[in-house]
Amino acid sequence: MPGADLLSSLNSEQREAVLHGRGPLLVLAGAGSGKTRVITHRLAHLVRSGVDPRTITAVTFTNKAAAEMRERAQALLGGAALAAFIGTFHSWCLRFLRRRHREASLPPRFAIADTSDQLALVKEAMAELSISEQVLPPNAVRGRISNAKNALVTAERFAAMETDYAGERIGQVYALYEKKLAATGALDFDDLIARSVRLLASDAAVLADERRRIRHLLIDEYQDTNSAQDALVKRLGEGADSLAAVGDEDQAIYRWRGAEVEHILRFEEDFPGACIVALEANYRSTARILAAAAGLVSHNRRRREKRLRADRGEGAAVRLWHFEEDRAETEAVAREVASSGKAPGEIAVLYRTNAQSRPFEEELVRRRIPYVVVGGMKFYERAEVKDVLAYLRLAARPEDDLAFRRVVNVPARGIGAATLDRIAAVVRETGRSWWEASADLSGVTERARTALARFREIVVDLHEKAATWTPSALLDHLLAVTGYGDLYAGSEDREDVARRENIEELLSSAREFERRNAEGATIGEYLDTVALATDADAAAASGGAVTLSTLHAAKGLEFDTVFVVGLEEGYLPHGQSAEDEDELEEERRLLYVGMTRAKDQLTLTLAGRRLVYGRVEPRRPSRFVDELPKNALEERMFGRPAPTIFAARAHEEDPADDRPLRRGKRVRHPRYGYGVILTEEGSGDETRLTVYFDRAGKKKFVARYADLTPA
DNA sequence: CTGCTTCACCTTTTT
DNA sequence: GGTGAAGCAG
Repeated sequence: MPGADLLSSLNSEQREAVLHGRGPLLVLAGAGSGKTRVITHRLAHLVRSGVDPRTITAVTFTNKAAAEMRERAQALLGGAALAAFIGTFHSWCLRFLRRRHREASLPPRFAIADTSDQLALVKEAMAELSISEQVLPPNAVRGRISNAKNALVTAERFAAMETDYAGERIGQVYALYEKKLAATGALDFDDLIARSVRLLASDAAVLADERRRIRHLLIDEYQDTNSAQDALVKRLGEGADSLAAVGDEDQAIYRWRGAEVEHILRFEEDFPGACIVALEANYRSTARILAAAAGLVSHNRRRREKRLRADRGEGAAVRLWHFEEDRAETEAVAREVASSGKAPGEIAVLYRTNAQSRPFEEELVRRRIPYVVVGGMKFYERAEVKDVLAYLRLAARPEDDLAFRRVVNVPARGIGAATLDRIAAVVRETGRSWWEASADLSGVTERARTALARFREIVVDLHEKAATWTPSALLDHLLAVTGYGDLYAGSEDREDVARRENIEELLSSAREFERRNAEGATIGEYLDTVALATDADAAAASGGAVTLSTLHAAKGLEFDTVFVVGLEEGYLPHGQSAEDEDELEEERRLLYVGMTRAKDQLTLTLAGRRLVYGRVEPRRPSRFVDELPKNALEERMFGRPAPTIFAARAHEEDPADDRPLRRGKRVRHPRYGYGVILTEEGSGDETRLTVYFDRAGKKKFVARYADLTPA
């Protein structure tokens, strides 16, 4: 049995957390303080002291974190670790709801709607309600609905709470969206959590049963829980022998997704008598990196005062590199990567937005340096992958409307808009699924009817085979019979080649799934895994490659050498987050997370000019640069320093600026009514203003011609 | 009905 | 710069 002595490798605080007995425990785990180590060792310790592993549930936020935890628990415990549940919030909820679909009044094989499915339904609902996409951007509406669900606010309550014009309309969309989602027999990501909470709250027998199953609960990244997840933890945790929550409010970076730091700050009140353990020894970064990061985050107000001790000596200064323009930044970073003498796998380039990866990718390709991009366009979001999976979903359940509509005419088989409108009308009248409505359709051409019949034959065939075939065999088969396999065949087009490769990749991922789950490799299980698998496991391949990642996706990783690039206003803080104090604190934490990924060498870079949306724009250094303690830094200018006009910091409001039409001011427009100025672009006669109107949404004007008056 | 074109709008971050 | 929606010729 591996890991004979579990405790000898731990410091005294870590040991206390691992040995904690009954009741609630909060572990405040600073960056690099051995958080995962504590969770996995605690899990191992519980099993060693006689706890049945099946009664242990460990929950994380990402698949990546869950996979790592499973791996490390296995290293300590061997196969016994596999009996414990180790997975994400969403995967726990999905299993729970599948098991309890009857009590939750859900169809037995309900589908999962991803973000793009949600968006499609929102657009559809808005069209039916005659709400213009100009006035309310569908994606923003989607976000509002998602936030509401994460706060356990139903459509009815939303309508009661939101009484302004936009809120009212969003409430209507929310209600219709819910109706549509229910009609297709699907749940969205947020429903997985919210419906689980609702079921546990309303059904005492189910709750009692779950509490019997879960004796010990471990929650990772507690600072990132949203209200629904927090409610779930409370429901389950209150009945358990022990509840261990691990987190660090300085690394809370998911506020925009409904997470609230309050949950961790309030833990002792919610769980009276909770034991609190602070892990303050940092084993990852050298002292100067840590000092720079700590100095930055100390500007935040909503946090617990804490002191991280560096365990690894002084180390090198944090480098701050100023460039005239982005090209120079990209080249310098790539050059440094090439000449550092470090293995590519020990190096990461981190940035705020996915779009920033491109120039670095190009430069690394040019220099033939291997790299992996974490996140970005996700494998399972690619159109061809979703198409093929939609066929698989139809095979499992032909009544899956979302899947039906996605592929009914892919590849094109003569079922066009007119025919689909006809089916939609029948669906609306009868309340049946698209599959049922398409069975005997009247009022369409003979051609369309034949095409539809042909499509239905395919689905019937797939459905028959779905009960007994393996996922990969059925995928293979459906590629042949649907004609999808030939869609991109024989083309030399780069896009088409990539599509073929992605489909190939999907097939091998299905085979891999079957290999790992020899027993339960059903189509349903495969679809569940895939529905929640959003990253394409870039980490696995990163052994010999430079990691390119967003700051968000870098959480939990560490590298010898880290570059955080684009330290400019607009990126850090992001333009959308510079107004609100809470959002600003989150941006600061985001940079903190990035900086604390570095073990030995940290380099921060910024440029005075940058290509944004294909236009060269002047950039100003991030306000966070000023907050870094100077004695931990080593600054360097490449080329001429930025002109002084750009050096003025964005956040210093100019007291001489008494113009009535500047950012943040309220204005009135004769046609659109009252609103607030969001952004100013250009200057003088060229100044363009973006105004958000209370009733009409976002509009852009040339200031000189717009009939705007201060309000 | 299909496939090609042009044209807005876009992107913060993810299960 | 890239993508999805809309418009138009076969």
